[in-house]
Amino acid sequence: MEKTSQSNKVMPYEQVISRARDRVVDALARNIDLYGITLSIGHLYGTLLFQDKPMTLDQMGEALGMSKTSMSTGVRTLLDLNMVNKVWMKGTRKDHYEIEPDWYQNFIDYFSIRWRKGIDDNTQSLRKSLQELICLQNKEDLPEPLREMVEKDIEKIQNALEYYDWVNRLIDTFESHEIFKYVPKNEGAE
Amino acid sequence: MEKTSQSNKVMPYEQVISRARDRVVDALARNIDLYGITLSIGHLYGTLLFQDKPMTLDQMGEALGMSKTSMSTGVRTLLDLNMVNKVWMKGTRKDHYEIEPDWYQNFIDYFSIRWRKGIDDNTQSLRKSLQELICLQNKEDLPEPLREMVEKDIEKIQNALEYYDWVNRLIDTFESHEIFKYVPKNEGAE
DNA sequence: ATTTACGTAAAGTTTAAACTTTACATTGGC
DNA sequence: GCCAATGTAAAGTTTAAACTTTACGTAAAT
Repeated sequence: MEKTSQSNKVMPYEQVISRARDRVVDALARNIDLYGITLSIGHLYGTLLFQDKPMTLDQMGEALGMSKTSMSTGVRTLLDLNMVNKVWMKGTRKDHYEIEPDWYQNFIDYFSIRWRKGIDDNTQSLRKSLQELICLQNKEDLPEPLREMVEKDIEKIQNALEYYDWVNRLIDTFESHEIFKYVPKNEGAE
Repeated sequence: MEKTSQSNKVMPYEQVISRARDRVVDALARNIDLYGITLSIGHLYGTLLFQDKPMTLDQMGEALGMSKTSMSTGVRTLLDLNMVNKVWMKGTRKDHYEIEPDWYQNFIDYFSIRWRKGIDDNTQSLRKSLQELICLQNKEDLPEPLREMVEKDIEKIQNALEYYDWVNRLIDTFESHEIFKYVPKNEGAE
């Protein structure tokens, strides 16, 4: 029986807790790339999650064994996604950060911030190209094979614009919380 | 007036088309990281988008100036997300790939595949830790400060499980296309 | 006003991801 | 059966991302 497997040894209560936490934090960090966040920033997020008090950069650095600068940039990333909040604490000059506990809102914010931005960028390019192609379509002397290409491209672009419009409207229902009318929050959750 | 700005020169029709396409492909590639896909694979996707015929690995490699192996792994990634389809063509041994044109389904598949997997992984870890903590909670001799920690952790975990259950149900409405009842597909799309 | 502490920018280093080259296993054609 | 062609694994290289160290601007405290 190796020393990592302590199933039939009595484990100190503190250790049970810390192992239970670590398992959750590791899983969280492994999958947080869905939010476009890196593994180690995910660990930072997990660390903050089980810390009941707001933490300073120094405390985070110590907890993760990483530099203060890394904590600074990491916390900035989480801040940009509204996954942590900056809290002011009297009696000290240090910045303090705590987790944003509303995971539903995290989800919504992620789409409001990241997806909305990507969609806007794509939509802008699509519109510009669409305009140029329509302009081309109106040329009398456009050779037939090219005309066919242009028409196909226009259809594809309109297709894409339609899709992005849909995603935008979907995100609207997130932001307005209308989505919870269709998919209610709690229902036999464990 | 530098040579990139040809606004008042007459531009060949072919060039207008290819520029319009390139703009769209670049935007697409820039933002495809939302799907957890890398920039250059995004370019591959865009290339396939405006190619009306299914392409071989060699054709892709030539079009992007990259190695065949890169195309192989890139196309595999897109295949895993159902963003491209493998099509069989008679008269040749080469594999051919074409884009999956249904962007709505792409969106749905992305969540079915990537998010579902992440959620399952997290849920499993959460359940395991939850069980251990509940077990700990039942110990008579658990010191008070630890008991308080355990209770807080349990609450957080239950909170998370509830959230993941919600996301799962949300993805259910995607997969069943029920979402289109709430957010209809086309509505004043351009 | 000066000093000290804090957060972050800049530069430098390390680590990991992306990509290429080479080699190999598999499958279809003769 | 053998040969040629195709797709991918393995190893090697390059490029980019993550992280650290150092240095600096800013603002609170004395």
